[in-house]
Amino acid sequence: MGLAKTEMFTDEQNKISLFAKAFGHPARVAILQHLFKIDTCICGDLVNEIGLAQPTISQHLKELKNLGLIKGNVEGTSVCYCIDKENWASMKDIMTHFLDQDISSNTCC
Amino acid sequence: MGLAKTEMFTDEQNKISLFAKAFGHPARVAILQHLFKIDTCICGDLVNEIGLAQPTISQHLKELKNLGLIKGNVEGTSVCYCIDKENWASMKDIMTHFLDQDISSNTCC
DNA sequence: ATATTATATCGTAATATTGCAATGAAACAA
DNA sequence: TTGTTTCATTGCAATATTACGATATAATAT
Repeated sequence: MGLAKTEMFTDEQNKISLFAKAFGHPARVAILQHLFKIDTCICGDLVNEIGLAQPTISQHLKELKNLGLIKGNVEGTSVCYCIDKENWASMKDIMTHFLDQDISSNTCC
Repeated sequence: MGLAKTEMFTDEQNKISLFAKAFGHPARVAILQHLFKIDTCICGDLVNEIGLAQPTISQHLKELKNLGLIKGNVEGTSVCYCIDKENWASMKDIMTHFLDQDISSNTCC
């Protein structure tokens, strides 16, 4: 199949998995880390920074943009990409809530 | 392709993406949440709880186990799965460090 | 106008993921 | 022994993801 049956899960579970999927490729992790580091950024930068071809980077950027984690402003011939801080913060809330689940008493293993 | 070029990324970036990929499916998110909730668990429980076939659940459990996030003890004919607390904690550190990156001054967008 | 630069999109090949029926294996029950 | 229960594994079909060459687009420079 290759198709997740999203309808049988909660909105929260689907949201978590969508964000997680975005972080599920090291190139996208690297892109986000770089955007955090330099705060102002153009795509060409990323093609040099990360060792992937331009169309590949563009594709990864598109996924992050569709999720709302980054936004891009056209500046002349280049595009200025940066973190969408509001959306990043709300994503962080959701993910942190998931990661912080309480590890209660161990009745088993 | 469908194959990530992991050799061009840092260990940290690859680790983050591997954990994220594990959370990149709502069924695995649901499995983990359920394991947190009831603390003691057998696989059959999960097949009822989540609406997927037994082999599918078993496969998801295997992935989580390979990553070290859960562990399973055989108990008679059933298997008791639970969160591996130590590994969960160290995964949480890595992910939190990534999510908590500082959003410094906005010089751009 | 023409060239250049920067990025996006299209098309496609290679590989990965998801889901499940069928089957296997292991512990227990009768 | 012969089921029965519980979970794992195999095999496979459907779909998704990744990567990139080729090409398009859009702004600017000459």
